[in-house]
Formats: sequence, structure tokens, C-alpha cells
Amino acid sequence: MQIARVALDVPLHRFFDYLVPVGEALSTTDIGRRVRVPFGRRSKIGVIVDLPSSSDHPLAQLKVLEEILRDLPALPDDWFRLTEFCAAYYQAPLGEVMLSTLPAGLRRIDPPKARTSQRAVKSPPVQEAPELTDEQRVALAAITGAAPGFNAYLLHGVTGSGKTEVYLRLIARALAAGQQALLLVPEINLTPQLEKRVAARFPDAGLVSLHSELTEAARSRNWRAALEGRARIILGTRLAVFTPLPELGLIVVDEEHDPSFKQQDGMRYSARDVAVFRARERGIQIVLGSATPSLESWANATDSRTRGRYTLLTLYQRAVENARLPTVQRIDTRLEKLQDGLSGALLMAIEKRLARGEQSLVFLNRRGYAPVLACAACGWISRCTRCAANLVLHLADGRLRCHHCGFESRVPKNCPTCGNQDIHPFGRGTQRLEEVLAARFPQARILRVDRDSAKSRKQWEAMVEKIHAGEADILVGTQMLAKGHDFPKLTLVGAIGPDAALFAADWRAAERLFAQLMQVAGRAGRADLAGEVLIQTQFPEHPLYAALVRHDYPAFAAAQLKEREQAGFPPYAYQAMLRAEAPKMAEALAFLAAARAWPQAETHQDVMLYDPVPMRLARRANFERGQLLVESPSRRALQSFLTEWLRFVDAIKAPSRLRWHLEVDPLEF
DNA sequence: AGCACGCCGACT
DNA sequence: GTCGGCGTGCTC
Repeated sequence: MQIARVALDVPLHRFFDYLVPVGEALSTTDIGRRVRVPFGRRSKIGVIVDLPSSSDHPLAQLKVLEEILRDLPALPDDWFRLTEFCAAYYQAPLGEVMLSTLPAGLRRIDPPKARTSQRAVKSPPVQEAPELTDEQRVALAAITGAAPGFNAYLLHGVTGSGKTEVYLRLIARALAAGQQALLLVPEINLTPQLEKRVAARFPDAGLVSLHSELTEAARSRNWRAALEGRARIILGTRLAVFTPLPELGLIVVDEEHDPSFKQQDGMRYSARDVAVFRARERGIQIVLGSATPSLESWANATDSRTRGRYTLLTLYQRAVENARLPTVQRIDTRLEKLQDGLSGALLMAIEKRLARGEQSLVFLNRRGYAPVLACAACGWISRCTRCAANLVLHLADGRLRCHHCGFESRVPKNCPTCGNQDIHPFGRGTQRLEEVLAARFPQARILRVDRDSAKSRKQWEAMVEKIHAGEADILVGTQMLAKGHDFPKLTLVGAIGPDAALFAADWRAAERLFAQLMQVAGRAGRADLAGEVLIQTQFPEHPLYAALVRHDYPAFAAAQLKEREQAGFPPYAYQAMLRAEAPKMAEALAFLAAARAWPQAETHQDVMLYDPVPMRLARRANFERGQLLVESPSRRALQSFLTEWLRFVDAIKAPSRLRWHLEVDPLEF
């Protein structure tokens, strides 16, 4: 009797063996096929991972598998190695990892019948490739001239320097060689024009997109097209990094520094890191592009100890002729009394744009009207009852809202504790800024762009259209506005109160702030109009702003890396975070303390365990949360520690309400 | 994870 | 007298 070893979507570090029905002779080419198997008292979809000649399980107890699904080609070899790597690296059960990479429709028992009539793709007007700049030519030559095989490139180019054109040329080359290309972007809905551009350049490449906002049917259809090789270009968000691609020849990760590449629940993987592994394993080229690379990538490309891991390629100039980098100026807000948070210089600059018919953008990374509502009489403040956080005032729809758990309530007319009517919003969000600007510039058309005003892709695209058509004079927005958009009439960017991130406890805050400001500054002054960026700050002499004024990412990165090295932080150390949440903090911390008390920890001398501590947001949605940091100078040492340690942690008896998870390479603290 | 089985408190 | 709480154990 033949045996099939099957991976199933269960949180167990093992596979399950089944008997192959008589009359079904499986061969090694069936490894990677989906099967339907009886499991416990129900049926599940699994993937055949092996056809072993014997089982560790008593033969008599093996059940017979129910169905071999032949509607899809078997998953390819390199997909197995990819999922195996992820399971090992992120300490996740392999079966769970494997099944979670399939679209939901293909891992459910009764998938709705796929529509056979494929919607005709509207073929956009074919776009000719533009002339390359000298810099683009040099970067491209470095990649195309390299010997075949794995190579990672860090393409460092300011906004507008034409990174995308380099990607497109590389994709063209991969297609010509009969290969598939995978293009990963942080948030596909924020960059619909990239999709259009790729489609217009490669009308016959069967471009498909893969991201979580597709309908289930569309996602299955696109995924299948990728696996069957009909789709030659796959454009997607982080989840697309797992798409099985039998002829993959090139991976591009655009905006590689973007935190969206990190999955924040389930298996907490970094799609960028997984992509690099995938390229190495497959022996192909990968290009990571950014104007402000992650310090991890920058170190890989420039640090003397890792030099050569990535090849650094730089685009210094904006590709559009005559377009220059915007001038960046700091406005010292200690020297004047601000008017509703706005400096005289910024107000004047906006006024000038209005007079000239150009657009201004005021950047404030805080949505809502005000971050908190407070009573002047008794000191009451609007707090979330379920989280250790304040409720944000949203005047637009008259709600108090928790940005962490989604709780909302009506805005009280008077203080809930003392009844006083003297309750006031404190601080400023985008809604309030919009109001202030409307009062100040009654003639201007003001458009607020944040997650509240642009919830759907449709709304967002409509706003982008509006801005393009010149139907707005002043834009007020969060980081949403910073991402990948060219607004030709936009010549002024003002950043309101970015200082908070300078002294944040999270040591990665500066890196994120610099990337954000650099990105938003890049919105100013495209084409032939010079751009101006004004940063309102109380710390104008701070090195971060000094580097920003000079557009000097390398200097900023070098300074940061030096600090990181002295402090022993990543990328000079490798970390993992064990987190636990329970109704009571004491339970969460007790669990972590038990995990920390692993007797064999002593044998791992190059691994350091910190003390369990409450998380910064100590309570969320009525769960109190603690964390325990594990650190090592060696990735290998950390890995082997984690594998052994988790076997112990798994066995710790904890209250049933307690949930825990491990995150490798955590980004947030 | 599901989903069973299994043994103790307040309800038609 | 039962309904149902969640502790424990298993899934080829």
C-alpha cells in the first residue's frame, strides 16, 4: 500500500501519513499536489510533501486519503524550499506555513467553481520605453553585465530619479529570456499608476496582481495563472512573495524600507527578507529599491564587514530634465508664537502658492481632529476603557475613537465625571488642521487625505485624480500622501511637528522619520517647478534635520549605524521577541518569566535574554501585554537557541486566556 | 487550531 | 434534574 505524507494547516510541527487509495499510483511528480484527507472528524485540504516507503505511525491506524486534486500543477520544488526556510527561520509549523501561502479558495474543501470566462483585460495603449539617463544606464549595465546567478542589488535613488524605469528594463530582459518577474510593492492600492505603467509597457505579459484586497476568486485566478506560467509578471504586496513561480528569473522589491513588508500577525515575516532568501535559493537577481533604504540593507551594501553582500547602485539625479531637488528649510518654532500650530513662514509660503496657482501640502502624521479630549475642571481625559491609550477626537463624524482597538463612542457634551461643559480638544490632527487652514485661507480649496477620508481604493484614486486636475490648492495629509505619487503642481511641503519621533523610546523611530520626511519632501517640485520644503521644529540643529536639508541619506545612515553599533542594536545584533497577552499583566509576565527560566539557556552563552517587561501599549482590547527580548550577535546562534527554546516554551502550562507568539527580527518595541 | 470528552455550578 | 463552563488530549 502506498503512503502519502501530507502537510496540513494545523499548528503542529509534524506531517500526517495517509494511505493512497487502490488504483491511484502516485509518482514523485505528485509531490506538491493538493489532497483532501480525513482529519479527526472532518476533512481538510493538505499538500503532499513526500511519498515515504514506510510510516512512523502504525500502518493499521493510517486513514485513506479522500481525493487527489489535479486541478492545478504540483507546487514546484523551490516553493517547498521557500516555505521550509520560512518555517525554520520564523519558528512556525511547516504545514501551517505551506497552507497559509495558498489563496483561501484553494485551501477550502468546496471551492466555488472558478469562473471559466476570464474577463478580457482592457489593453492599455502601449507605452514606449523612454530614453535612459546616464545614471540609469550605468546602474542597469551593472546588473545586466553581472554573471548569472544570485546577486542582490540595492538601488538607492531619490524620488523621481527613475528607479521604476530601471525595474522595467530588467523586467523586459527577464521576459525576453523566457522568465517570470516578481515585483513587490508595499501597498498596491496607493500606487495604482505603477500597475498601469507596467501593464502599458508589457501588454502581452499577462500581468497579474496579488494582494489582500482582491476578491477571493480573483486572487485564486491570478495565483493560478502565476503557477501555470501564463502570468509572466506578478505585481503584489508582501503575500505575493510566496507565489509559486516555476520560471521566476527576477525579483524587484520597491520601497524596500517600507514597514508594510513586515507581516504583523500570524507568521511575522519580512517579505523583503524572504524575497532575498528566495532569490539566493533560486540563483537569480534581486533588486531592492529605495530613496531611504532600511539600515539593514544599507549596512549590507556599505558596511566594511558585510560589503559585497549587496551591490550598491545609486541614482543621484532626478530623471526629468531640469528638475532639481527641493530646497529644505528648518523653521525654528521656538522663535515665534505659532498660529494654530502654523508658523508665519509656512503661512506665507502657502499664500504665495495660492497666488501662483500652485499646490501646497501640509504633512501631519496624525489623523483625527485632536489626539485627546480633556476637561479643564477635573482633569478627565478621553481614555479607551479597553486599551492603555487615549480616544482620538473625530469631529467630522462626532465620534471618539480608539486607534488601537476600534472602540468608538459619541462625543460627550460635557465632562462624563464632573459634568462641566468646559471640555476641550488638546493637540492637533489632520481634521483640525484642515479646519484651521480653511479659516485662514477661505478662498482655497482644501483637501484632506488620510485613512479616514480615503478609505477605499476608489476614494483614494478619486482624490489623486482631483489633485492632478488641479482641483485642490492645499492638501492636508498623513504619510498616505507621501507614497509614490507625482503631483506636478505641488511646489510646497510643510511638515508640522515631526519632532516627537526624534526622542521616541523606539530606537527605530528616527529611521522611520527620516524616510517619511524624505519621501514627503520628494513630493515637492517635480517637472519644471522648483520645490520648497519647510520643516517646523524646535530642534533645528538636530543631525537628522541637518542631513535632510542636504538630502544626505548616506550621512544620516552612517551616523545611525554608528549609534546602532555602539548600542549593540540591529543590524549589529539579531533579535527575537516573545510576547504574551492575558487579562492580567501578572499572568503575561509570569508566563514570560517561566520562559526566561529555561534551564538550558546557560548553554547558549552567545544569546542574551532580557527581563520580561510590559509592552509600550501595555493594554490593548482588554488584554494586558508583556514582552521578552532575546538577542545575539550571531544569527545562527539565535536560530538554534530559538528552536530548542520554543520546544520548552510550548510546554509551559499557561492560563487558557493567555496567548503568546514569537517574532523574529521584530521592528517595533 | 478545531473538536471531542469530562467533570462541577446555576437555571428552564 | 439538565445546560454549559473551560481544562485536557488528540488529530495520520
